[in-house]
Amino acid sequence: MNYSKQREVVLDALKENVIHPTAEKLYSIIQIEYPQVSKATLYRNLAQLAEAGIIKKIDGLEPSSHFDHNTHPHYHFICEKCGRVYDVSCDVAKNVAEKAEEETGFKITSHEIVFKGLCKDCQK
Amino acid sequence: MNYSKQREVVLDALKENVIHPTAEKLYSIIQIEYPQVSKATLYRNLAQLAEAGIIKKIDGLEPSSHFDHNTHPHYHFICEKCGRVYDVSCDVAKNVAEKAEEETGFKITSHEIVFKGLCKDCQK
DNA sequence: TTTAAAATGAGAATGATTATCAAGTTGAGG
DNA sequence: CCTCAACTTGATAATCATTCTCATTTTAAA
Repeated sequence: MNYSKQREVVLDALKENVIHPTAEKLYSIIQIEYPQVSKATLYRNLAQLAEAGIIKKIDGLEPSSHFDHNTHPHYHFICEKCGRVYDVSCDVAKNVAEKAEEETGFKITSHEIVFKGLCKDCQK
Repeated sequence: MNYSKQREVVLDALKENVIHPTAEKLYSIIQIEYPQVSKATLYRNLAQLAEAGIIKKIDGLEPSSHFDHNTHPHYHFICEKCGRVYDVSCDVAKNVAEKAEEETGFKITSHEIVFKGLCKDCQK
């Protein structure tokens, strides 16, 4: 990855805004001081920085939502090779919500765990 | 919620396809037998069914991704009132990935937990 | 029945993100 | 310090998922 002023600006903006901004939010922040930085450059750099492990992209099953007829509480696993979505029993993380409530003092009404990796078929 | 044939079709299609389909996937499945069901109706019904708790929408922080300069492993909490995103220490779910690997036999390379509820400020 | 609320289809509109491409920048090797 | 290929950029078009609009149709309670 070569140096570029724009990438530096993007990374600095993210460092200075610990509020987990969206790309759009970040764009408007950057625009104030560096109006010449284009949206394409911003998205490109966010992707590159995330790819390099310098920043982290927080998301679920984007870009599109998945639907589930099973409303019993359970988690999900997405295979990064075949893209299939599997169910994971909620036994793997007992009392997470309770522990998180304790730790944070927030009122937790729901939570979601998404695992990613290789399913059995794709490990072969 | 009044009865409608289209909603019945959507729900049946979801029941018969335990593969956690996306809305688009579901649309193409439904099109085969019920080509008159429009995309708007599908999306509307998915939202309504999810709202009523009959089905479940699986997603993260949609519709837009958030970015985080902190790459240390940690989870997130989104306040449903103010929309702010907070960090949650990974202590709340020790060894989840290991337990999930054991249970599923899948190779897990990453996972993400998103809690939702009310933050301290918004509980007041 | 009557009728108001709920639901629909078709397509336009939106929002987030990615792709395209010509032009400018970077940096390793000579 | 040149050169040149690889890397980046800005501007904008394109795409993808989803939501909105609105005129028409259906549902169900009185």
